[in-house]
Amino acid sequence: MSSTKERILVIARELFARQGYTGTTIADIAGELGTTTAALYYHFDSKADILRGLLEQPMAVYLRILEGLREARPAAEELLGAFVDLAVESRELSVIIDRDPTILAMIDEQLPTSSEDLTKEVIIALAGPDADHAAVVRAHAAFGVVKHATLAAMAHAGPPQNGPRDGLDPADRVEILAAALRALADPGPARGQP
Amino acid sequence: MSSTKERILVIARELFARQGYTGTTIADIAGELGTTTAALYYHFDSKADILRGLLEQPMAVYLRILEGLREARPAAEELLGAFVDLAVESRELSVIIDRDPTILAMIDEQLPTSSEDLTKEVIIALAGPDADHAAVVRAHAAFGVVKHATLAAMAHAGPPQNGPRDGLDPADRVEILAAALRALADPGPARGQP
DNA sequence: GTCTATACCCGGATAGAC
DNA sequence: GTCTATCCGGGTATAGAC
Repeated sequence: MSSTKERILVIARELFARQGYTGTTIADIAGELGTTTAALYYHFDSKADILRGLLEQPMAVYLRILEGLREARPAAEELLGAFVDLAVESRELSVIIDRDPTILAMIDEQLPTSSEDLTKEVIIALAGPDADHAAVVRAHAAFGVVKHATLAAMAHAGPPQNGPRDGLDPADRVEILAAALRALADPGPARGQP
Repeated sequence: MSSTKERILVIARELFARQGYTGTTIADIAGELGTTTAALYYHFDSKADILRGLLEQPMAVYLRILEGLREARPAAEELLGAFVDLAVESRELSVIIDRDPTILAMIDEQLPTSSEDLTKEVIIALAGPDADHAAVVRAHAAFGVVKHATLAAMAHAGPPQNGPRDGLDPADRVEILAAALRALADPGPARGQP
């Protein structure tokens, strides 16, 4: 069940999350695996190839969310919820992906559209097509809530020996989603000076 | 006014923001500067030394915010506003600092307290000392709004040739702060089922 | 204050035996 | 499928002349 290839992926995910992609060496992975670096190259063509193996799944999920967004125009709550779940599923990866330029470039390189444009699509979906600048800012705010708070909530609940409970507490999910929606909400014109 | 040392810092800040710290080589900086790598070492002892020079100011600001937080217990709005301003002042740096483990380690290494503990202090200040778990999650949400939306708002307004206007649109600052406060607000018990 | 030249190391990757 | 041995490139940093 746990082929060597899968063990490598597990180890790499952990190390990448802890030390970053560039900060992790093939030797680190091999050491953790209990072999030499040469053995790794039997299973993967390159270091980047390992990263690709790690990114495959979450990237597919992400693209599927985008797709559904073009067809169905889901409600903001649904869309934000999908991103919370994505962040949960691939939480170690979120940490790496987010702002490592090396990885961003790699992703862009094997993506139909630039990741920047994809993000823009999400923002537009959240803010609405006829959104003014302020609405766009609020959409980014809501997105920020989802990304940041989800990781934070898991960091609190996860690491300690809470047994098999590993993901996000459902109550936290509700809390995060509510906060994101409040951030997104248009407060309307200033109250008191009509 | 623009000594070579200062020019190096400007160049480094730009390149670090664009390519990351580890992704930028001394040769990159020297090339942009118009000299050889050896010349750099007349002005700085090491690559890390350049980063330190860049981090000095914003780190001092950050620590000062923390200090004021221990003495005065500022309102959430004031505290969040201070972080918006910090993000604006050091926006290129925020991108690097945030999730490059190399840099996080370097910062921790020359900080009185671990940066993790410092963040915890901020969260407690936002959530209140008697906060329950949900309030902590909301505090992280508000923090996420500030960090994410501020960078996003500047990315929109900055790069195009908007002339000398370089920072954050005051209207955006208001919008971001309001969104963060909404995210932070306790919605109270569910409405409708008393 | 900047140059040329170079030392040195480390990380990714390969060759070929077992 | 893993080993030993090794290559190669690139990146930091230094020595010493100018």
